[in-house]
Amino acid sequence: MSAVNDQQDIKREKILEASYQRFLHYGYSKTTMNEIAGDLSMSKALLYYYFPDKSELYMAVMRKLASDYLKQLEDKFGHFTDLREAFLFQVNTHHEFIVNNYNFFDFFRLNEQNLPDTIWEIVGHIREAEIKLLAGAIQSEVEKDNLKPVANPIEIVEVFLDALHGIKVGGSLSYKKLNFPHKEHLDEIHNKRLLLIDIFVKGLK
Amino acid sequence: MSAVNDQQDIKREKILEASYQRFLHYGYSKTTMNEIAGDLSMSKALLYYYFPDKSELYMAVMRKLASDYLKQLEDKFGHFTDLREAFLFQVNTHHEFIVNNYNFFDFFRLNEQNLPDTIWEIVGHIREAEIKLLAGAIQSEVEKDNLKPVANPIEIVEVFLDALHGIKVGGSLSYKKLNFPHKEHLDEIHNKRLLLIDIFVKGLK
DNA sequence: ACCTGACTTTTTTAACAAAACTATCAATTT
DNA sequence: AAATTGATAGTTTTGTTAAAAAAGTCAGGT
Repeated sequence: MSAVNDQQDIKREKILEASYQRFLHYGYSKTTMNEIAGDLSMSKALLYYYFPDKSELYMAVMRKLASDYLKQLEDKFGHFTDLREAFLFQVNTHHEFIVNNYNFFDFFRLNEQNLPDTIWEIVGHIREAEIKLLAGAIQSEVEKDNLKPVANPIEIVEVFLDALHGIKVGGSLSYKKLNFPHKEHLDEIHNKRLLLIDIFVKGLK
Repeated sequence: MSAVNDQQDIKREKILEASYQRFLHYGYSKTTMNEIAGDLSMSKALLYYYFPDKSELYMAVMRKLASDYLKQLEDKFGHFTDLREAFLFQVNTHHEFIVNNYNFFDFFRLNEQNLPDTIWEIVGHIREAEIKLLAGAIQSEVEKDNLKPVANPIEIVEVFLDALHGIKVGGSLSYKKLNFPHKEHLDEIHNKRLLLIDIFVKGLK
């Protein structure tokens, strides 16, 4: 890796950081490329030198967020004393992630119907990683004889994640039936998820 | 009840039935009052003689659907041998209801942001009734000593319903397709729900 | 290779008229 | 008096267009 490319990577990082702040604060559609460029005291054209378009820039930021989020999970997984602890950490970390970046995700709310495929690749990637970690946790518990043997850990984790998702989108809260919950509901969602964990983990024993 | 009012009620029923067919086939916004009137060979003005406005007409139809649906549930509840059976019946009946009337609910998707309060009263009423029935089933099992005593059956049922919803809308398959799953996925969804019921019921024991 | 000002193209917004539809009502029939 | 309608008033949706704003491009400078 040459010094030139190091410099390039540093600049890319700066752009990602500035973009993240704008997206987080104002949302996708109320952030202009000119504003991002202005924050960095560079020309808009330079942004297009580093990123092909606005949407790719947004998704690059999102990939970074996803990567940080997954690293947070991966660092901790493998060191849990029981399954409940693992599930709890997943739910809490996820909750924190959503709360901290809530406004960033207004991109989802605006385009709701047809989002670019790349977005779903990222979401899918996160989900796959989560499934792997949680299924691993189950497997590990089975091997420690804390859990009865289970036919298909992945299927169970999928049901668990879907259930968590359902607590986000369905039910009494999202009467304003959007794909994404309102901020005031996040804590209530979190509490329900904790209850689900208790029942679910006990049901697996 | 006089003969005149009987006649009136019959006509109201006819209007509800014709409206239901239109709403089911074309959705709310693509159904005009003229078309409904035309189907019944009556003038549009007469519709307004029987119902105050289009939205009230729609909601009258919806109330009827909700009532039929709940009766279906209530007839069966109280006669289950165990909790699993009750949960299963709820799942199957609800699914059937949604699938059969899928197009009718276009109204929800179109107005998404701000639906009339009356709609949410109806939806809330359905949900409350479901919660009551399922919570009752739990309570009944507790009293039969098939289930350990439980702090808040209602909260548990809410989580259960949300989880079911999540298995329908979320997850690996229809992350893109926001609202309803494809037919190919119905079996997978059903299997996941069975799995959830098993884990959930066991977790409550 | 990195960067910009000026430029072109696309998208959003606002204004407004035409069309479609909801809703009302005086008049008419039963 | 209750049921019904044609005509019409009022409102929402749709289509059109022009201006503004923002995305995206490029020739040329460092």
